[in-house]
Amino acid sequence: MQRTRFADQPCSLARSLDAVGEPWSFLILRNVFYGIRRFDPLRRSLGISRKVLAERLGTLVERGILERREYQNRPPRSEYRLTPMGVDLFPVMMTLSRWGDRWLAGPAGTPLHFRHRRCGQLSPARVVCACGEELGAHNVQPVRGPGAEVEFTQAIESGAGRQVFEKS
Amino acid sequence: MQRTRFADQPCSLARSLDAVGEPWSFLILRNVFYGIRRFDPLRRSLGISRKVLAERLGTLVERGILERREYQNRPPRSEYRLTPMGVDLFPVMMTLSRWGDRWLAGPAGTPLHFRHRRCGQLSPARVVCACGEELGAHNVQPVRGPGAEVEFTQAIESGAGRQVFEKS
DNA sequence: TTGAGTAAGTCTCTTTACAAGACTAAGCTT
DNA sequence: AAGCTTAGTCTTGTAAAGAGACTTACTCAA
Repeated sequence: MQRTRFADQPCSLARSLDAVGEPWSFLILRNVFYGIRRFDPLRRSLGISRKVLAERLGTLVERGILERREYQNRPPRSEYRLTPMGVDLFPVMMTLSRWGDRWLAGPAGTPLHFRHRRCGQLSPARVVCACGEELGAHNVQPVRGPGAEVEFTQAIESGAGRQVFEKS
Repeated sequence: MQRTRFADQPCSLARSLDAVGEPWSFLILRNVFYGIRRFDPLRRSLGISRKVLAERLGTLVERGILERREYQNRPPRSEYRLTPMGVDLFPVMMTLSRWGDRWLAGPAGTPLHFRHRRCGQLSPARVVCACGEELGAHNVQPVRGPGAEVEFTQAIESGAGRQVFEKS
């Protein structure tokens, strides 16, 4: 049997994982963010097999996250660039990276900071509400939206769901 | 050969992916966040095979993201709760979910909102700097931190890296 | 006290996906 | 013409996912 598709679930997290959750996808995107946009430099910098890199680049293009551009045609050579959809993944990568900084960095410390160009701070990215307050599991509640499906959310809303986000 | 380990890379994104990037891990954590904490309810709500669920719960416990607690001992029954490390993943899940809302929701709209309890807003989580400004690929620059390894960051800093975060 | 039910797994089998590396194609360089 | 570079495709062996049967240990109803 093939790997379960998450894309059909009425849950944006599941759909996102289906789009970029395969092994390597995030690391490929990381390197494209860092300016490595061509097949061989990507392969060398990642240590990924040619086959898997070709597959991943293909599906990321197919899904509209990367765009393939020919930068010369004799011989045909192409590079991969982020679409707006791909660029919009950067904040996600910053928060995931920030989590790793906090919990997995070890004694050597953070390998890589992100500097905000305008203010110059090496501040950790924070996830906040429009009101400015930091958001976390303790002060957030899931609410059914227009695209919800009843069967899916009822597990959350009934029974076990009553204890949603209760402090553990 | 087994799947490539990302945990040894001097990159918090790679390490994070190694910790929670396997298929199902995020969806299991999502349901635990929603209050579904026991084996069978998790299995039913996810449609995951028993084998894979047992494996994932085991590694998430091993890595300190979930904690297994016996809530009775005759017969022994246990549930899985988030550790502080696990709770801290929630902002990551919100931003990834938010990306899916924006790019993958389709005409039906957002399946699930998150409401900030204090101010009541259904605001999308924003990723911001300490100075309050929103962070994205366009206004952020990677900077080597104390835990960096030269070989790893030189690809970023030289050659291709000169065009880091250039608008595509 | 037998039989059904439940919770939490373990085990087996089949299919799929990943890793490594050989091979290919098209043009460029010396 | 031989060798190099870029961008792949193809082949082969291993590891992991999916489906579902089986196990263990206890509860409850008849």
